[in-house]
Amino acid sequence: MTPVVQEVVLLPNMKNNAAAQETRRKLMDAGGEIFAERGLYAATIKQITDRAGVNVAAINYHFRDKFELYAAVVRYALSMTPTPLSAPAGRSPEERLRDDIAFMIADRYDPSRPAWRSTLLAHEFAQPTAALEAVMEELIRPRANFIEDIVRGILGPGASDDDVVRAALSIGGQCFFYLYHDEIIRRLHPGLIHENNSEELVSHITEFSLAALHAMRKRQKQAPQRR
Amino acid sequence: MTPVVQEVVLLPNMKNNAAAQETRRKLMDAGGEIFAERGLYAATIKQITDRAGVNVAAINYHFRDKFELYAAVVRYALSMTPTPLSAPAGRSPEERLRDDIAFMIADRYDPSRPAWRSTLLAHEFAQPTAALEAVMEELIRPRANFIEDIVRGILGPGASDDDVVRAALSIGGQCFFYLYHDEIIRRLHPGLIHENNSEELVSHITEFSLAALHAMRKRQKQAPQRR
Amino acid sequence: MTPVVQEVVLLPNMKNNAAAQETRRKLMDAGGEIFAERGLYAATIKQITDRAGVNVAAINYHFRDKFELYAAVVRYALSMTPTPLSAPAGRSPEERLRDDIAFMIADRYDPSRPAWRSTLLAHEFAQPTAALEAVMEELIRPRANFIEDIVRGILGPGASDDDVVRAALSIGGQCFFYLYHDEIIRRLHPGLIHENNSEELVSHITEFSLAALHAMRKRQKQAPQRR
Amino acid sequence: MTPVVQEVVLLPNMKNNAAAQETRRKLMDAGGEIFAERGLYAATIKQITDRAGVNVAAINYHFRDKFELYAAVVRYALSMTPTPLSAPAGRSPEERLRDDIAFMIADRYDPSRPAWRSTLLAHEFAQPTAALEAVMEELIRPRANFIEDIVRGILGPGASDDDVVRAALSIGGQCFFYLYHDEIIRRLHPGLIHENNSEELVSHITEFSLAALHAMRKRQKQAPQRR
DNA sequence: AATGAATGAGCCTTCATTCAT
DNA sequence: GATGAATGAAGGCTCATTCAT
Repeated sequence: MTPVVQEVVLLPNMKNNAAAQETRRKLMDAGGEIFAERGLYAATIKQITDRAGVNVAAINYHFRDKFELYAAVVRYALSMTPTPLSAPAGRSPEERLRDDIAFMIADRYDPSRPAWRSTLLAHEFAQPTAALEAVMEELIRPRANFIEDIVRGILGPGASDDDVVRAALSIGGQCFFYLYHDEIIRRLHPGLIHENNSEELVSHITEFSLAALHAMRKRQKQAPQRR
Repeated sequence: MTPVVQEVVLLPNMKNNAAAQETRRKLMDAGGEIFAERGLYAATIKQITDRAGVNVAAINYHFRDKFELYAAVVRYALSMTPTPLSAPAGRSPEERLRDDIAFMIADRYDPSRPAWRSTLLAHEFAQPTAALEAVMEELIRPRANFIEDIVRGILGPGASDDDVVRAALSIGGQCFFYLYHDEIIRRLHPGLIHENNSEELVSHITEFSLAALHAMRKRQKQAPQRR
Repeated sequence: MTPVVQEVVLLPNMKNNAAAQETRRKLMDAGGEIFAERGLYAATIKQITDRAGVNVAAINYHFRDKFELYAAVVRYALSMTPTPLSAPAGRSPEERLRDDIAFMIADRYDPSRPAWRSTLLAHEFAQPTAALEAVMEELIRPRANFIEDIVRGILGPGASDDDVVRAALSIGGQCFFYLYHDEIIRRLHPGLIHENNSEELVSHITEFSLAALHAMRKRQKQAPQRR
Repeated sequence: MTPVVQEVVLLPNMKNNAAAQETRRKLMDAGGEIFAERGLYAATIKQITDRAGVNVAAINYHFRDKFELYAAVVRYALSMTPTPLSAPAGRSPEERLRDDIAFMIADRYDPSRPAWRSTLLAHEFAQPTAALEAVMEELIRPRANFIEDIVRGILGPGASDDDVVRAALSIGGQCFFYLYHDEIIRRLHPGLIHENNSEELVSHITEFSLAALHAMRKRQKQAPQRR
């Protein structure tokens, strides 16, 4: 699992100065926070530049306009959200599923990464912009493929593509809920999520999903003609 | 299952005329569409009043301001989204689970109800306003309670509250994904959701979840001391 | 000679109210002054709305934006600048030429019409916008055609089209200089133009031009084969 | 006829290097084009520095600010527009008039001189800045004086000053129209001006004007008491 | 001598709201 | 009950200018 390298898209006649990169980073950090707090449209560039400690015109200079800044912030968030690329040899599908779920949950609450990432993406999911394309291709689809591989490993070759996809979506849906809608969960059950029980959470999702997958597999064997 | 009665909150010096009610309704219908398309902050009252075919000042007259209109639209959406309140006697928990999932999916794509409801709520989940409170109390919490009851019925009295809640969230998460994020699913797998396979979808979620619940129950029996 | 009727172009859902028309007129009067003083790009809408005594947003409401206001002001200026349409029967071409030159000069300094008209058009000539099209079709071309008719009447049927056009441009050029560049003339000869000598000015241009035309005609007769 | 020597005004602490002079010249060339295309206020220094291929800060360094650059460009245009200073001995006033008109028209379309000169001056005439003073003193007044001399030579000593001035303005007005408003002429008569007929144009203006002048002279003799 | 970066001021425009009818 | 008109506030963006290197 390696982080995506963030490609810095530079406007014409702009040198890749260290100072300029620092300003860009400050703007993207501040933009991440503000866009997550308020959304693309309710956020104002003044709020962002104030928090970044720079002048409003800096956005025009470094990103052309508010929307380009937003797109850069989304890419920035993606660059800080690693996708699983490989697994140690010898891990069973079951172990890889647990690893992956644990990985996503851990990343979500990783204190070394900005907490605004999931909120920002939640906005993007509710109100897609052009940036959703990048989110799909760099984050969602790799993860979906990864889970589908695991599912296919567990269900075996007898499973139909639709079965694989639906099972993967059932797993992904559970994770998605915790990753992007923990506000709802907190309102429903204030004490459920806290910093010391992510282990139990991961175990629950893993076991819930594995039990379902194993049952699907067993049912296929009993009715192999069904497809 | 009966729809929540929509309480019409009338501003002072406002007569409850039929004509006025008609204008209110047109504004809420148009507001539902526009707020769903653009979100609360990107939507403008002019877009709404244009689509409703009324004057801008009508919003002030009928709803005081844009935010009150939005709140009214959310309540309007809730009033059109029935919650399961009771089930026929004699249905097993398993049957009730399937009924409920089928019910939610059917309601989501019910052509007699406006399609903007889920998009509007998706916005509200990503960027909560004061209206989220009503959404929680009138839509989410009743449904969560309903599912938790079913889960408790299946897991039996030996299940811990946390187990029940987590299992219910696993089921709810799957449904939530299909109800409020079908855009993502469509982008991932364009052909997966179509009008003639909601039956298969319901079956999948139901069987996936039941298999998991039954496995949880069996494990509890084997390790009853665990809690 | 009848003034062009000013067609009021109204934006959607805008009634042709008397009060609204008054505001429109105030904005166009102020816009005429400011645009003439500063030009389209150096003028600010705040200067205009301040002088008009209305709010900045009124421009958006009545004219959509600054450029539409400018175009309306140009049309407004055209509507206040009558074009010669007919001449009393029995006037000789020579008399009609004098009448027309006198008419243009008189209109230029007519105290009952805003003085900013010519300055505004001078800007438009130096830096054409889309409005120049209207200026050409409604002001310049009718006047050019009129003068060409007179010239043709004097030169007779033996004159080539190019001769007619060039002669008309020689006359028009003289008038244009006085109409739109009196600033230059004043700087060159401060005392030349004053309110009591427009008669002499008209006489000079008329006689200068007629002498030239008559000489052209005589030369044609001497060399009729030339064409 | 010798071009006015362009005095290079150097800001303090600026060395008169060849490289610096090259940058100054590039900025003035680019500025001439852009200022002519857009006018002083619509032109931006970024457009100019981009076209010049230098950094924005160069304008501040070489010209202090945008307005000083504009003034320098106007002076630059003047320095490239020669004024008639003397005529070969033995030329009659009639011949000198033709020479001068031919000279102005030829200079206007001289491919070895930038075409933006007349457009730039047309802007300056419509919207005078402090630079107009220089234009008047270095370009317009010398030329006016020159033409007035010729006119006085033709009209003879009996002509009043006002007659001389008005006649000179009639000639200058015709030239001015062709020199600074050929856009209008092209719109009126698209085919009239082309590269191969400037001879006919010069002949027309010359003969038109001479005929008028000769008639004026004859009339004076007939009515010598008039003054 | 030149440049990349940064900034404050100001402009156009939009928007929600209110007023008068 | 509804509407056209008007308005203050604020937002995004641009621009000329300056700073530090």
